[in-house]
Amino acid sequence: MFNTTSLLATHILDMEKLRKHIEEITPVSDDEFEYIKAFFTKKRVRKHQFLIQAGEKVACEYWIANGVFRAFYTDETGREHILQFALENSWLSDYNAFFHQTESTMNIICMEEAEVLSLTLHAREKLASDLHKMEHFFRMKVTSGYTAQQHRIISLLCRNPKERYEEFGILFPEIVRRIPKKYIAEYLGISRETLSRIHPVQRRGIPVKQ
Amino acid sequence: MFNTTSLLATHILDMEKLRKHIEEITPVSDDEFEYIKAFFTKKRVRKHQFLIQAGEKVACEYWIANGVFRAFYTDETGREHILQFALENSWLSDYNAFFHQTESTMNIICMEEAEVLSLTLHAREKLASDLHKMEHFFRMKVTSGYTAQQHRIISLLCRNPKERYEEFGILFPEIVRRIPKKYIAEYLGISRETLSRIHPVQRRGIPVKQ
DNA sequence: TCAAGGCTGTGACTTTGATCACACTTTAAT
DNA sequence: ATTAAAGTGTGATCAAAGTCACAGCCTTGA
Repeated sequence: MFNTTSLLATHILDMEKLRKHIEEITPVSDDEFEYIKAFFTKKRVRKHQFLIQAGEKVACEYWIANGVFRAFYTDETGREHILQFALENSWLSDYNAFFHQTESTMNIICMEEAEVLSLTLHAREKLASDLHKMEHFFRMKVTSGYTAQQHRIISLLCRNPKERYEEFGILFPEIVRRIPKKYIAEYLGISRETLSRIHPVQRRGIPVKQ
Repeated sequence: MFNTTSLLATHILDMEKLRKHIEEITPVSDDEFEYIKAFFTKKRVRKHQFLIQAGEKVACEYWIANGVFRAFYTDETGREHILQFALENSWLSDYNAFFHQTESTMNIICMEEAEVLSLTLHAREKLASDLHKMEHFFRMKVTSGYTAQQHRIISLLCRNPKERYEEFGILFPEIVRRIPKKYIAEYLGISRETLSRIHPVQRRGIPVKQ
């Protein structure tokens, strides 16, 4: 493994996947995509490895071809608070630090072996200014991030732990399946004990035993 | 008041202000601005008037030339939760409903007599697609909204009421001055009684009596 | 394959902030 | 100018969720 051939092969596959991802927003010609591709750099990340570490300059944002990450903030008392879980096809960085080219205040850690494509701020802004459609693409992406965060703020303001957990389960069933509950507690802003005491409403049929 | 001359006069002033606002992000030529202007419609809003009402279609977003608004969500139990205070030079709408052209889930109410410039979704997208620099402008705006919301999420996850209120006072002294505390409590996700029991740290010198 | 570490559940106790109640003050509207 | 409505402060009580402690289970990696 990790020989040139396989790396090249997955590289091509990832790039195709990125193209599909972009084309969910805007079509791109073959020539345009050849141009776009060149701005990205592939990176392989292993479990437990940091993608971004608090205190270090944030040079890139990342598009996840596959794998799982969590982005979290560590407060003064040492508690961790999760800002984002990122699965394949999502974008991720400490955007505040990235856009201002400053040191990260958050950590991003790989939770399942991953492949990502990285983009420097310079590359991103060049891409956006050279290709109007990429500017549009990035605008659409940040817009949906904005509305998703707004939703999360409403949830934090209006709902109790049980309601938040249930809503989370409906919105992100995949994450509930793949990620340890203690991290979900950190995302929802509740203690892992409280989350552990929330028991799902029993739906029709016999409980599933495996 | 409200005669043609004064309306026209303030209209011109507001448009000049909008131009300055846009030029904080990107320069625009006279011709370009003439083109941009035409997409906006001026609206005068009085205190207590709804700009957007839950359950109604959201046709526009608004740029505030002057005045103050609050955007809030009313939960099932009737409690109100504030999403945003908007002062002059800010943009505001129920963006989720606006982008999806659906009914609002939130209310936006005028708190101080205001003048706003409205933009339909169609106008906004046309502006963005006709002028690359306006696409850029909108991207920059939503990006800073995104990072601001991220900051608020961290604050809700990590900080207790006292810390949140103090941070709010540092970030938005203007709002603390102009807006009743009970609304600030609704923004911070705490009860007005708890907020009222938070007393500012006494800084050097004799307490100010007026 | 077995030891160590991470994850989860649950009981006992504590703390924080919500709620309720009421008085007082300021603001706005006629 | 006066009356109603909105906003604020504060005490008493309560409940929800946090914290601490510990036991049992899974993973995982040497």
